[in-house]
Amino acid sequence: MSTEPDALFRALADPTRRALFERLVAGEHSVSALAASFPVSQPAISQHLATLREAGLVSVRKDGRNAFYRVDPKGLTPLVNWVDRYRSFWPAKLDKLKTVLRGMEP
Amino acid sequence: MSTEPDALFRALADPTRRALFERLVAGEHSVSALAASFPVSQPAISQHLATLREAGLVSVRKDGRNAFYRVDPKGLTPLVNWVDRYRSFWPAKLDKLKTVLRGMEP
DNA sequence: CAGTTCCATAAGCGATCGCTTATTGATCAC
DNA sequence: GTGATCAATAAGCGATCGCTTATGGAACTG
Repeated sequence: MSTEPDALFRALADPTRRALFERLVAGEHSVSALAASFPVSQPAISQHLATLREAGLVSVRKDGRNAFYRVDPKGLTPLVNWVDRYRSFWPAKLDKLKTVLRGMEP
Repeated sequence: MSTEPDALFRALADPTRRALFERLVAGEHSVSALAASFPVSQPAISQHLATLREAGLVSVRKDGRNAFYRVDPKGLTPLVNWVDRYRSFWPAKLDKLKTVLRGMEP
């Protein structure tokens, strides 16, 4: 259960990979669709997606010759756990976060 | 106010820098004290601390020939804000976090 | 079937990273 | 003053990174 944030931080350190991740948050996309909307080549996209997948941030669904990537819901939890250890050092955002959490409370 | 997580993610991508940060969470330390407890040279420590400082994660207090580094309380907020945008994708940790937050509530 | 599209992998290139040793400036101890 | 200690910077080296083009396998299209 030891949070393993190393691959996670390395995966998120690249702005293109973060943008890919943010794009996939909106829903699954094929590699070609992603490659069409990013200013890098298709192999670059595939390599970034492989890095994100190895970090546990995304998962793949193969359908015919297409590969659809989506966000893995559990992918960010090691990062959340890591940040959580230093919660006392970001008190400025606590109120906002508490408000948000209270809003989703039954 | 635009969350600027780029330097932050890059700074945290290195395990030695994360270990330095975690060490500084316990309290301020001089460069020589940090260099004594890490298996790298003093210049390497200074370089890592410079990266952490440029990312806003730590601050320096100079006293004579010593330089004492400490965690900057606001340093992690861009990371928290970034993660916060994808809150719906880590529901597994919400309960735990809510419990923690409720515990610090008056 | 041939031709095309989708995706992953390989190979290589320049840039960056993390580290080292060497050095310098500044401060303290004597 | 001299010598020692602290910390930052410079220079350089191997490893890794992000990207490219080239290629190959698999699957749809006609």
